[in-house]
Amino acid sequence: MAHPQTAGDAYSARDRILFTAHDLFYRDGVRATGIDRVIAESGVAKLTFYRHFPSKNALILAYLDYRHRRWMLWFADALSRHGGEVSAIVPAVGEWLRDPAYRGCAFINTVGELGGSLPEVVEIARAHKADVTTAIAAVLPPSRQRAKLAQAIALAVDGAIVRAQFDGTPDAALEALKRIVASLLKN
Amino acid sequence: MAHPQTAGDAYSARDRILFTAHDLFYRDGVRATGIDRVIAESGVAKLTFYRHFPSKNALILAYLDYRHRRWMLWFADALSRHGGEVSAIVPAVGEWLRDPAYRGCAFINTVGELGGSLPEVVEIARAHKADVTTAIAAVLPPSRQRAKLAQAIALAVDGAIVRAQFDGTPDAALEALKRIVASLLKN
DNA sequence: GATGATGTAGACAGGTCTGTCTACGTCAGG
DNA sequence: CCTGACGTAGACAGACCTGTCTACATCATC
Repeated sequence: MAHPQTAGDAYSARDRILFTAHDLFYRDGVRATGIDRVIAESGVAKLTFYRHFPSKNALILAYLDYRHRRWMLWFADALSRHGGEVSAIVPAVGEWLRDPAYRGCAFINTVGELGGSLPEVVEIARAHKADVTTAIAAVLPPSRQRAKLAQAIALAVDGAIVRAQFDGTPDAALEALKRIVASLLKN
Repeated sequence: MAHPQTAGDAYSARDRILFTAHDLFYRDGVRATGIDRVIAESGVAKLTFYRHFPSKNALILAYLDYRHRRWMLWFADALSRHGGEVSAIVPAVGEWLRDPAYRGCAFINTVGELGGSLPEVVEIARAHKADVTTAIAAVLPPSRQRAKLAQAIALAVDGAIVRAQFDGTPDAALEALKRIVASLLKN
C-alpha cells in the first residue's frame, strides 16, 4: 500500500500532485484538505496544479481512481501471497487493517463526506465495491452460490473495515469476520 | 425515526437548534453544514445559539448524543414490533434502510469526516456501536457464544448499512445480511 | 534560434466559515 | 416596578478556501 518506487525521485508534476493528494485526502479527509495544502506539499506551483486538474473535484475523482487501482493491485497480491484460496481473505484483510496508516475505506469515507454533493463519487465507490466482490469471488470454490457468497463475504469485510476504524485495534473485527466467513462456508 | 411530536410546536430554542442540526448534519454532513445554516433554519438568533452551544464542535457532539438516544429507542421499538427475537433483526434493519431519509450511519459518516480532528467523536461512535451490539445480544437465545455471536451480527449490520448507502436500493444488502445471520445461527 | 509546452512564485478576488459584538425587545418573579 | 434571564437582528473581524492572473524560467523540437 505504498506509492510506486519512492526511490525513483523523477515523477511528473501530475504524479507528485496525485500522490500527495492521496496521502492527505486519505489521512485527513477530502473536505478538510485544502488545495493550497496539496500544492505546498507536492512542491508544485498553483498554476501547474490547475493545468493538470481543472478543479478540486476533478482531483478528488482522480484520487479515487488512483486509490482504486492501487488498492485492487495490493489486494490481489495479498490474496495470492496468502495462498489464493478462501482462507486467504481474512489474513489479507488483516494485513490492511493493521497498517499504521489505516484510516478506513477511502470510498466509504468519501461517500460519507460528499456523496450527496458529488454523485460521481457514489458511482466510483459502487464500482469499487463491485470489483472487490469480484476479487473475492475469484478465490471461492466454484459453486452455484459463488456470487451470492462473495456478496455476503464482501459485506462482512465492509463491516470489519468500519469496526476496525472505530476500535483502536483490528482484533475484534478480524475475529468476527473470521467467524462469519467460516460459518458461511459450512452452509 | 422522527423528532418527538412535531405538532407540539412549543420547543425551547435549544431543542429547535438540536433538531435542525440533526436533520442538516445527517443529510448533508457535519462539515458541509455551516453554523449560519443551522441558525437560519432553526429560526434562532446567533447569540442564542452561542449561549446554548459554545462552539460548533459542541453542537456536533450534542447531535451525536441526541442521535444515539433517538436511534436506540427506535431500534428497541422496531425489534420488539418484529417479534423481539433473532428473526426481528433483519426486518428491523430493513425498515431503517428503506427510510427515504436514509443516508447511512450518522456515526460512521461523522467518524469518516472528522475522526482525526475530533477524537471525542470516535469515542461516542464506539460507545454507540457497543450499545447496538448489546441490543442485538438481547434478542439472541442464551448461550455461551451469545456475546461473540452478537459481535458478528453487529459487524454484518454495519456492512449492510454501508452497502445500502452505496446502492440505490437496500435489497442486496438485506439479502446478504439475512444469509449471514441465518448461517451464523446454524453453527 | 524561435516557439510552445511545461514549469515556478506568488498576488489577488470573491466567497464562506466560525465566533464576537452591539443594540434592542420581552417577560416572569421578587 | 425593576431586574435578570432569555430572546431577536444583524454587523463585523479574521481566517481559510477555490480559482484566476501576471511575470518569469527552462528546455525539447522544428
